[in-house]
Amino acid sequence: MITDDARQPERLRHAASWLINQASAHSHRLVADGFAAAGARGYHYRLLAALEEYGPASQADLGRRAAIDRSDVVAALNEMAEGEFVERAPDPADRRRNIITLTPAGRRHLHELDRVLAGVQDELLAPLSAPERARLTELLTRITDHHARSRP
Amino acid sequence: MITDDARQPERLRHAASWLINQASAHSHRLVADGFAAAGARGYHYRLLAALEEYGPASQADLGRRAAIDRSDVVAALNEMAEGEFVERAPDPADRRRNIITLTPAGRRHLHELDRVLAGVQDELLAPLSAPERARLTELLTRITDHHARSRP
DNA sequence: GCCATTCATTGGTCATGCCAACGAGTACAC
DNA sequence: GTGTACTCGTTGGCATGACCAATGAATGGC
Repeated sequence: MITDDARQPERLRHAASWLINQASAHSHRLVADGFAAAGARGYHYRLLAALEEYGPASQADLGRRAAIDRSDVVAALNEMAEGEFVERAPDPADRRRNIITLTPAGRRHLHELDRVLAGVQDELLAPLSAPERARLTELLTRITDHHARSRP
Repeated sequence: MITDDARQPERLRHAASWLINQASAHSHRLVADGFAAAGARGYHYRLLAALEEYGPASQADLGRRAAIDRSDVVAALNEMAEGEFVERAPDPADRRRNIITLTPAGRRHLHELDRVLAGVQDELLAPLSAPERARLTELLTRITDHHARSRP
């Protein structure tokens, strides 16, 4: 993000899509930096979180829960299997599937990333009070829910 | 975005950074599709908007106003110069610089993109009332301003 | 006159979100 | 049962956005 001193065009400053993108870019930079320091990236966190909350699952299920394309799940799991954060085992009941399991190391890794994310969150939302944060969360939830429902 | 029926992990559903990213992804998809149909992409719109609001400028200035890296400004201007939306002329007063000017075709193109963006905006914010949209804009503005100021 | 800085440009990198196609496997209809 | 439609993992590709480093030309401050 290169903002410097110059003011942005007015039409951009008031466009919600621009603001959301700007906020997302800030957020993304903070998260990516924090995760990179821990040797991870966004996809890893999402997959680990889905694994801890729902237990072992197939790659396709993981992708659906973490909102990641099947093909990208493969790559992320390869990376995480190298660090022994997850285990891939064939599903005896359905030989198309792999069952992915979180290892203890993976759980520790996830909790580390949880801490990173909490710190980033605080930094990102620094200018907002607690009620304002809640309001923002609520508005954004309405938007994402609306668009998630309206998509196959 | 692959959301389908599956619920996302709770820690994601309540994290502001996740929500912002989700909203940004929706917004980005809508905007990119709309712009692509008009033969443009985000960088083009930002540069055209900066040009119309502030008049002819050097590429470096454009980059600062549109928050785009200098090197990416080059590529985007190349693409737009092909469509004759902008003109590159050397600055006689400073021979390092190019002066970029919006052509009439560029202005028409910009206004077309304005209409596209307005439509997308409406779709994106569909679930929110007018006061809610204003509130969201205000909160996001506070966040982006905060982080823009805190960066060199 | 020198030195730091700015400018446009080239040429990379990375993450994210997609899509298409493949072979293997499964499920359902008939 | 057989065939058709679907699912799964995987490979490989693409576009966008946001960066970074380095280079040569030009400028400006000192």
